[in-house]
Amino acid sequence: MEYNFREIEQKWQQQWKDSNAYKVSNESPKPKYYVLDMFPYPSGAGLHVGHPLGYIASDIYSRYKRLKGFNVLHPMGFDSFGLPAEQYALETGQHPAVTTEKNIETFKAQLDKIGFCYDWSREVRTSDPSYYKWTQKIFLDLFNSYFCHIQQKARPIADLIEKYKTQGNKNFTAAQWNAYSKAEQEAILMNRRLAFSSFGEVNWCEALGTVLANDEVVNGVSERGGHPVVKKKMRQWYLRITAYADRLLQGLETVQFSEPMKEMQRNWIGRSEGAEMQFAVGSGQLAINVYTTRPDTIFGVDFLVLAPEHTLVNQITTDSEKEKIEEYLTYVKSRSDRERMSEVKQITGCFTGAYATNPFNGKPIPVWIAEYVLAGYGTGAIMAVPCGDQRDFAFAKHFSIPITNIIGEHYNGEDANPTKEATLQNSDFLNGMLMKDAIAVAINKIEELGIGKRKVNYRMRDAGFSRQRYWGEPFPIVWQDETAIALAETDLPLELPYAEKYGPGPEGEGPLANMTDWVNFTPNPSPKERELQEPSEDKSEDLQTWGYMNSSYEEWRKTFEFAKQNRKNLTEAEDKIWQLVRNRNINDNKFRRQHPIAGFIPDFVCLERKLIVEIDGGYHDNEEQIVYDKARENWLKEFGFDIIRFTNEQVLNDINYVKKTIAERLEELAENAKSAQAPLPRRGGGEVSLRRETSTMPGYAGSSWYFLRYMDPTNTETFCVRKASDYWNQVDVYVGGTEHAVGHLLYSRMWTKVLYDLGYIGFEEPFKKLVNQGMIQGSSRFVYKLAWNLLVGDDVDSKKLINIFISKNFADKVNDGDLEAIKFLKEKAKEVLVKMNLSMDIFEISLYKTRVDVNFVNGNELDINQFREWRNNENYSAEFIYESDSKFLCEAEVEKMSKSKYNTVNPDELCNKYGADTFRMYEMFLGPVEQSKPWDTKGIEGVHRFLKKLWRLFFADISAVPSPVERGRGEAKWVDEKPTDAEYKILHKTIKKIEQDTENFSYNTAVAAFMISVNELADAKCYKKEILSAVLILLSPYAPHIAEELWHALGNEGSILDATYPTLEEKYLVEATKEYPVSINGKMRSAINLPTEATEEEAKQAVLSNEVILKWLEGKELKKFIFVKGRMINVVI
RNA sequence: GCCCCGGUGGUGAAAUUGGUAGACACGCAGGACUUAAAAUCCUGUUUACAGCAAUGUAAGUAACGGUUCAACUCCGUUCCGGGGCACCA
Repeated sequence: MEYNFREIEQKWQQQWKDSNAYKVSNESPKPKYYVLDMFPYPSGAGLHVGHPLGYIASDIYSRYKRLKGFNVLHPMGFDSFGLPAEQYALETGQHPAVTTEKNIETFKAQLDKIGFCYDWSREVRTSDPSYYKWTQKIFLDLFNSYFCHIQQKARPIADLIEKYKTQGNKNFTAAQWNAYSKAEQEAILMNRRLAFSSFGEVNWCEALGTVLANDEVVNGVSERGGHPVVKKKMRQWYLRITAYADRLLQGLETVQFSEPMKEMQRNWIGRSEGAEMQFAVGSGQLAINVYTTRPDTIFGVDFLVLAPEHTLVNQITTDSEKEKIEEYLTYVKSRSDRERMSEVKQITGCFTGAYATNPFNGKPIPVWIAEYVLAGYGTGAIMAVPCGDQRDFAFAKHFSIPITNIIGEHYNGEDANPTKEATLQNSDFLNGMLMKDAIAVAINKIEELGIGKRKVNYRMRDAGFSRQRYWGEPFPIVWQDETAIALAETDLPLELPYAEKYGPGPEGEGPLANMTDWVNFTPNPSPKERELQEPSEDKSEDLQTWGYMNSSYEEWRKTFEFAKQNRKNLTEAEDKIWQLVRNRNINDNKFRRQHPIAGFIPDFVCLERKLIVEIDGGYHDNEEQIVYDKARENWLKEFGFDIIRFTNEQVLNDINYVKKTIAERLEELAENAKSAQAPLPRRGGGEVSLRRETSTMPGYAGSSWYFLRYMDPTNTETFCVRKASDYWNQVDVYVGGTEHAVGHLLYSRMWTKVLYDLGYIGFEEPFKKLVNQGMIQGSSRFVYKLAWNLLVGDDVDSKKLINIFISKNFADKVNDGDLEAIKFLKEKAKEVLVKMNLSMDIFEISLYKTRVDVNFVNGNELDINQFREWRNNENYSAEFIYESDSKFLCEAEVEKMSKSKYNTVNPDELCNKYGADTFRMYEMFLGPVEQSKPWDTKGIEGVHRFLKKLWRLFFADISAVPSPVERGRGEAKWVDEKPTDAEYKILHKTIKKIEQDTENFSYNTAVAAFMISVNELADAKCYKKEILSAVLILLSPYAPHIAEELWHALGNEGSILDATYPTLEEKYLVEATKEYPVSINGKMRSAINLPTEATEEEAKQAVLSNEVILKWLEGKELKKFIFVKGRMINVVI
């Protein structure tokens, strides 16, 4: 029997699928374990070998934990909103929803091929309305919350409003607050909301009419097209992540992230302590507020620098400098933040003509602007101390600004010295103090003088949360002039409207702005909006305002609350009716669902025909409900509404009857004069102009909370029921790349903290442990093609490629100017010339480097035949110049893996060729999970050989059996005998190593351990069932298919997925002796065998009687004898 | 520029975290089986020098310097590669 991996893998994948082997329950007596991968963006290029690296690692861990007796949650989903799909839509006109769906199908098929143990019933897709409904809902929670500085947590904004109403705050009294207009109040509240709107700068490209990402801007122009890009202020949404800065820092102490990862987050948050202080400018009406972490250097301030965007720039610039400043501002506008910070060689800046005054010694200080000061950090203004700060120093030198030395000999005039250890000089009251001690003294003085205060500052800025794009979550926000109004939760999901065109909207708005029907929206007067509007004393106005209400506000409120309490989520029957009537399905009559009328919320209503359709759920049997229903019916009838009631059973059993009834009644009503149209909800453009928010949420919105949705993926009442999140709790192991170190990980940590504060979940950190997988880079291959310049008459023709390819080493010679090689190629080229019947001469030959598909290359050797056939036989008739050993070699370079570089390797092909088990183990064998490395397929044979060798422990190798008769029988090799101690030792050594390595995610060494183990078992000719079964269990997380197959071949019951992990028994591993390496002066010279329990004295005696050592000791004196028990011996002479 | 990571044979890498540098593989070379190929198995494989050989000596973990009985591992400086730097995901 042969190792037929294709058959085996297909069989078990099907079987696992059919038996729901990977389905996980939220209820189990076992302890829980949550293993999560960072979900992929389903790109059009499909899965490449880089994706599975982390997935395989987490899959192995999940399977391992399952064997160890845990109830393991291991889900997968798709981060399916994003720019590439939109870009693709722009180019091809295909709707992102369509391409995304297609890509996801491809991804899933590819993932399944590798045999992952995902519970697909829990799949999430961020672009699915049933998912982003909850992203929007959480956004509303953020919008409706503020950060309470006293409790250091998020609280409902209603609490703050209540406080303002009754107590006011330090800026206004309660009476003042209450007198503010709605818009004024909202503007104030906006300063506290966790999701808030404000103006911010974006990269604006006029020519493309769109906003660009930083990496789409290169040297001040757009990457595509090279059009100029400038900064533009736009209304943007933000998340107030800075409010959580301290808690995000503290939280790092409670999680198991790698130290560098924590360091990166700390640096990103960039907490610093210092002081903010004012420098009066000119005659003293204006003051520049600077932030500094080094107030001790205040007497070394030689100039101030403002960010070019600083609001004071215009006001302080003197007339004589106006022109230069304007010029400089134009220049800066074209520069990205990154460029501004990175180019250190190029020092730019401009003097404003203004002078500020040093508040301590009255010294006038010139005020400059320069691009190296960023508006977004601190106050956007710095005090420059050239003797202590390198950038200030370079600036001072460049513009010949005199430098004050306050640190004496610590400053050498050549470089700045940022020390805190120097003793201050030229520093008035700080003279003689150590700088680090002077910091506090200076701050105290600043506060005492009232010119500033102690201040904690963060480098981190509030997170920009809007994108001028189409393919993202729409904001559940409408604008009434400058006031943002949140939609009601009942209006969610606010679905992304279908787009025909994806181009940018006017004024840099997103594509949604082009959909005027959608943008100028009809306010379904939601209860939420009603709540926002205070009722007036004048009841007649109420009538107008509320449209359908003729009772008092209080009465409306009461009935509304009751209705709200009784409102249920869509039942099956309701859904059936909704599908029946929606979209003007019945004779073009528009129905609305749960549209409030006079405080009541009927199930379905057609306002144009004044027809209400109700379903009687079980709760209608309730006595109180019956009374309520009656009252409601009477009331609504008074308004001229007609009501049809169906029972649940009617709807579920006879939908045709329901349809017929509704259709008939509608027809009757159409003829009936009395059923004049009910007032429709107000439209925009009238008295109240409402406009939807047209930007969408960024990619990280959906990914900030997806780990919660997996716990309770189909819940329609809430994003994740508390019971589920309490059970699964934190993600125990989160696997993903370092490229998300600061973005995604910080955002999801913040969201988790907010949800915790608001009481939705019971834990504050989403990820208990983080494992970083390295990046698999592409290893691109290049070939050299010959090119010539011909002489046409006396002129040199332009360079043309000819169909001759040159192997790498030969090409290197040519490039190094090897005359022989060049001559050889010239001859070759002449032959071609002759063949082409050209009478011209060759002026010059050269080599042209071009990409080849890495899949045609084994190591560096090109498969000529595949290459010839590539791209429609493009190189079919090409000639090849080989190496001396008749191989054709390619040049290699490491780059990012990408389709356009022809360096992607598709896992499907490898799975087809070698099987998923081989592929899984090979990816792990490649190196440590967390290490980045270029992909290389060439070692995969070795792993495949290992699995075949494993197979031969179970079945005889038929190729070794000469006669067909013998092949037919006796293939199985295993025996049911008691293993020897030596065999147990092999097993338990393996158990120990595999368990350790699996726990530590050291999978490359685990694979090596399996190889060693199988080699040893083969050498020992051990075919004992007991040993083999245990090895299979150990192996099953790594190579599940072959393990399951052989597990059953051995006759074991049940799936190996649920087998019991073998227990390590140390007794088999005990050694009687240990071979100690003996070094002399740290260099290994010999080895001696000692009993494991040997003491230092015994060791010394043994060493001193060792021949080799004695030879080394000859004539020398033993200075020291070092004995590390169980490790080594070192003799110092 | 700033923050983080990495650099070990021809190649991917290993090294119990300061204790025998190169496990396990790939590749290569030689051999066995075979008419042959594939498959499989065996032997060798850091470099230099010496030796028929077992082996020995020296050097060696990007470069230089330091700490230590002992450094791939810790510290300092430099070089090179990768990731991130807020609208790629």
